[in-house]
Amino acid sequence: MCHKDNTLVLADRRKRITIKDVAQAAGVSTQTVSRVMNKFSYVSGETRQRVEKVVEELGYRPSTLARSLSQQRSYTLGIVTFDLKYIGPSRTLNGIADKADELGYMLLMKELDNFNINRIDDVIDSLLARQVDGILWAVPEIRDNHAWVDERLKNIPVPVLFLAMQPRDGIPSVATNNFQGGVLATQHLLDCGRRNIGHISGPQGWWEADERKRGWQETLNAAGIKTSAEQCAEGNWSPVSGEQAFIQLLNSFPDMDAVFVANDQMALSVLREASRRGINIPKQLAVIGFDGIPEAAYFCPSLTTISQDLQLLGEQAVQNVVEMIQARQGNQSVIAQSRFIQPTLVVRESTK
Amino acid sequence: MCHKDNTLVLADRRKRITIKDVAQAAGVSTQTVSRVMNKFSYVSGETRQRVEKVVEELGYRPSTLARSLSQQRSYTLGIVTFDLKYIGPSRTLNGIADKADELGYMLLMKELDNFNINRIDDVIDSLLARQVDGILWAVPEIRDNHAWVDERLKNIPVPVLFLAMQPRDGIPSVATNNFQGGVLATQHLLDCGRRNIGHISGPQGWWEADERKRGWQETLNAAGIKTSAEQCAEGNWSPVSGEQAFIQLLNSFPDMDAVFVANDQMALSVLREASRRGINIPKQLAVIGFDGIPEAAYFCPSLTTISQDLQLLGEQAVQNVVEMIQARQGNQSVIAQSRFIQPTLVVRESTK
DNA sequence: TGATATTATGTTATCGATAACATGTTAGCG
DNA sequence: CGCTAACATGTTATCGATAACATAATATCA
Repeated sequence: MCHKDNTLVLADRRKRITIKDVAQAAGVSTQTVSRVMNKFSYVSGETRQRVEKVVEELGYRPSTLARSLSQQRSYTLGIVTFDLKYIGPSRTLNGIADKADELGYMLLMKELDNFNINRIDDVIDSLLARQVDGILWAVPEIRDNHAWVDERLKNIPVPVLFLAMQPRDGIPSVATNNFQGGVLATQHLLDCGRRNIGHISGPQGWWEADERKRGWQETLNAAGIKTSAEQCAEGNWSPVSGEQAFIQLLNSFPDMDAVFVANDQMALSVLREASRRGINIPKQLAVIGFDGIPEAAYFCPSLTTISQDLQLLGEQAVQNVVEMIQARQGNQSVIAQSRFIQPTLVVRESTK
Repeated sequence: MCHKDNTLVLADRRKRITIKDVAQAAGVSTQTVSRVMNKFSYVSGETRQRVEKVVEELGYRPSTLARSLSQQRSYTLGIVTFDLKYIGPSRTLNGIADKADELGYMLLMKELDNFNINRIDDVIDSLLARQVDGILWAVPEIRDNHAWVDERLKNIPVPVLFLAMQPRDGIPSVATNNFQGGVLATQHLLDCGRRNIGHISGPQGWWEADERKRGWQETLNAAGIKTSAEQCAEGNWSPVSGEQAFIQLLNSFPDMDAVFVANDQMALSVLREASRRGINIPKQLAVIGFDGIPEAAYFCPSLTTISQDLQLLGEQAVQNVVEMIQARQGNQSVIAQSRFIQPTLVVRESTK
């Protein structure tokens, strides 16, 4: 008899409770329920209460999926990342997640593991097929792996924002000012009285690595110091590559009295190899890193570094793309902006 | 006149190309287009080709969103993480992302930043509202923050798999065997001939921390060595807390000749503080960490550690939850399993 | 007091796909 | 040759919501 008893309905959890169930139970139309749920338009206090009571009793939760379909809007951001196993991208992701949450968006994540151009289309399509309102492209720029942008971007019907990409006209992006970071690092070493400043770079062709290197080079040149190939060695961000690059540099640039290492992980192995060889840091060799990982303060000696705020980077990215979404919503013209985030110098023992 | 010309249609990228557009252009019903897209059921070769050609020309991509609604299935996994800014969770996430991609699932991510119980319902509801097919709960178990499971879990209509949770009957989970890791670490120190083995633990009440500590304690007891409160200090995983705990331990347990530190980051600051105080490692004090972060090999001295395969953990988690989804799909009964992943000992200089 | 605005609610169409059912054609077989 | 199975395609209902439009009851104002 009490087939429609609420407790029984609740017990049947396999079946989703829809707006229709609520409408029926409250004796109103689905439209009225929708109005109550969205706190919008006219509903009498009495009806509202009745509906709200039923919603509560049945434990009704609207299907965002259905809403997305009918509104052509999902309140979801697509985010394409690269190699989360490194700490950098995941700090950025943290900022993205925080801000997205704050602004009421969810994240649909896709990891890109290689540079296959075909896959880029697939990834974008799979996000669009799920109606994302915007896309964050958090894949580092390496050689021409962003070349597709010129062709493809204009066919993507939602805003796309790029992280850690070289600023381009008409394309919105957010990045740490890596060049500036390279300048800061090198200038600091100069200020410490060093003149023979080497560099261990990230992989050539990787935009961020190239920018850091350029900062090093131009700062030295501006100070009237010539730079040559022997004063720079290339790593691939990993500790082991840093060790190799350092050994190479010791041979090719024996007068070196300071070295700017393109990330903290490689700098760590420089510190270690130096200690092994009895090179005193900072007396004989000053070392500065890049990134500002929390461990750097506990290396021995503690590592001077250029700290980049990746959390903020992620937050800014979300903020910007959401603004673009809203602008588009209101049919306003969207002005593509490229934003730089300034890194900061953190002085510790390795350059004292 | 050529209002329906393909190039024109393509140029109008604001409007989504739907299955209807394709059906009309190919002169078939939408159902036939659906059949072609899903390589299912009977379609004549001629019709198939015609439709495929139109699909290609118009650049049609089916809306996964609409499909999800009609199929009541989204091929999306909800994943709830905690504090991505630490490297651990993000290595797990990497494994999750890889496996999900391999199995054709996308990830809908939600970060949980505090232990607010109310928010747990919100988070789950927001995932369910988007029709996720399963949920991965990658939030560490701290005190009773998983207590909701008993009440709420049975009302969640999709499989939920827990990561790094204490195994419970009837609840599927995947975790590193932290107890076993603690045993491995402590046994290794015993094997090195140490008898006065201290411990720097993670935060009390944090399941993983407690398990590691238990491994330490029980191994010592089994070896006939008594443990007391003075032989253990508590940290909160961070380098700075590790330093404080170490200093405390040096005072409370002056005879200490070895220390098992509950993670590599805290072990790092132990190494540093020891070097500062002129304590020779490993001669006077052997140190072993936990986690196996890549930098550990480059600490000085390089750090012996218990390595856990978080990538694998993530992969296993996805594998399991997808199996549960498929079982449910086929109306098979789902057997909840708890799986442990064994950590391994990596010997380096700090315990030689 | 009648015209208009405001409030309150319902009805129908739509978002973009698939499921279930219906129908017609061809092929194979006894 | 007629019956059935396999093939090929179309029609209608449905997923769960919102948009657009329609309607009716009040309230307000000249």
